Amino acid sequence: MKVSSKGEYALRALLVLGELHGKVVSIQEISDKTLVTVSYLEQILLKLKKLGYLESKRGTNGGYILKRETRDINIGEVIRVLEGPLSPMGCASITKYEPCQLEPSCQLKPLWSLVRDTIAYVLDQTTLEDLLENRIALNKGDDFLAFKRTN
Amino acid sequence: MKVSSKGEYALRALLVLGELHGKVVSIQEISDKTLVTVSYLEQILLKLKKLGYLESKRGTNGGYILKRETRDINIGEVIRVLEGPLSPMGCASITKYEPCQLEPSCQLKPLWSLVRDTIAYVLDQTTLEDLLENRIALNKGDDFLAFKRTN
DNA sequence: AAAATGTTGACTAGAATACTCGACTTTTCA
DNA sequence: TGAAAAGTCGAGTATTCTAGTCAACATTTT
Ligand code: FES
Ligand code: FES
Repeated sequence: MKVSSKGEYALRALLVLGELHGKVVSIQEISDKTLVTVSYLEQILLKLKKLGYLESKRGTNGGYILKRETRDINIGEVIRVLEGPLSPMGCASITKYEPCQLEPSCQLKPLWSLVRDTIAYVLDQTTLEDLLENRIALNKGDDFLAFKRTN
Repeated sequence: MKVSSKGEYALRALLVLGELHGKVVSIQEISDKTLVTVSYLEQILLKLKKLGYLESKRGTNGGYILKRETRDINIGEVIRVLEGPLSPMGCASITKYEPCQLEPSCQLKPLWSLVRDTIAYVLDQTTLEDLLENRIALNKGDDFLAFKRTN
């Protein structure tokens, strides 16, 4: 159930860029602050740019800059685009459903669906702004969290 | 965020054995019902035996039999032993914590912890009996689920 | 004794992950 | 105007993980 390095590093980079919102930050500087190598970041940042999260500026004093508002960057979305569906099992995925042999009578699927829903609930509800302000879902409801299944 | 085939297959096998609780079931029969190859099941069932979930009987008419009560088999536990911690990140794992470079000032850790907690809450609360009776956490509270952080 | 099972350990093919690297393009600024 | 400082792009690679296989062996039943 691990999250991959790409997703993790993308979030680290977004945090750096969010903190310096409005400023152009070079890959090198992001690398220093995230402890991710420059060459790996190249890949990740370029992808984030193509997905519309960042803008870039070339040449001397160039770098990346956050394009959207931090409150409009959804963590679930970022993780999904960088490493695929949140569901622990293809058959329970909403964004990328894949059939399963035993599906008609499967007694596990409801569990996977529930797991998917809970993860999606947490991540889709969290924005970059929330992370920057150390305001995660947990604290929103006073160490108490409730949710409804949305489908 | 996928769950591996080993965890999945182990649960399939436990469901078969739970359904036939008290009966000795051969690997072959489990294979037929789970669509997992006999040789792969060998590995998995043996592990489940060593972990105390199953007993085995050798020779003709031998096979596996569920040792514990279905209500005492915890799904979170099964997944953890078969494929490691539930946490999406080592630094947020309670069962197998691993330090993280950026940890002191990390703004992601609270998120990973929350994700871990929600997954753990769902899985640790579900038993084999729940699965057999199609009674997953979701239904326990009328499509509404609430939880507290336990640590 | 033969047949039907579980037991054990080693082994392997393939996929995925986590990167690296070199050549190129654009921009700045001395 | 040219060198240096960036980002861009496409490929390549090393390592790890996954998902399984398999053969030889041990035990039990009939
Ligand atoms: S696990 Fe996919 S349908 Fe059962
Ligand atoms: S992700 Fe582990 S401490 Fe930040």
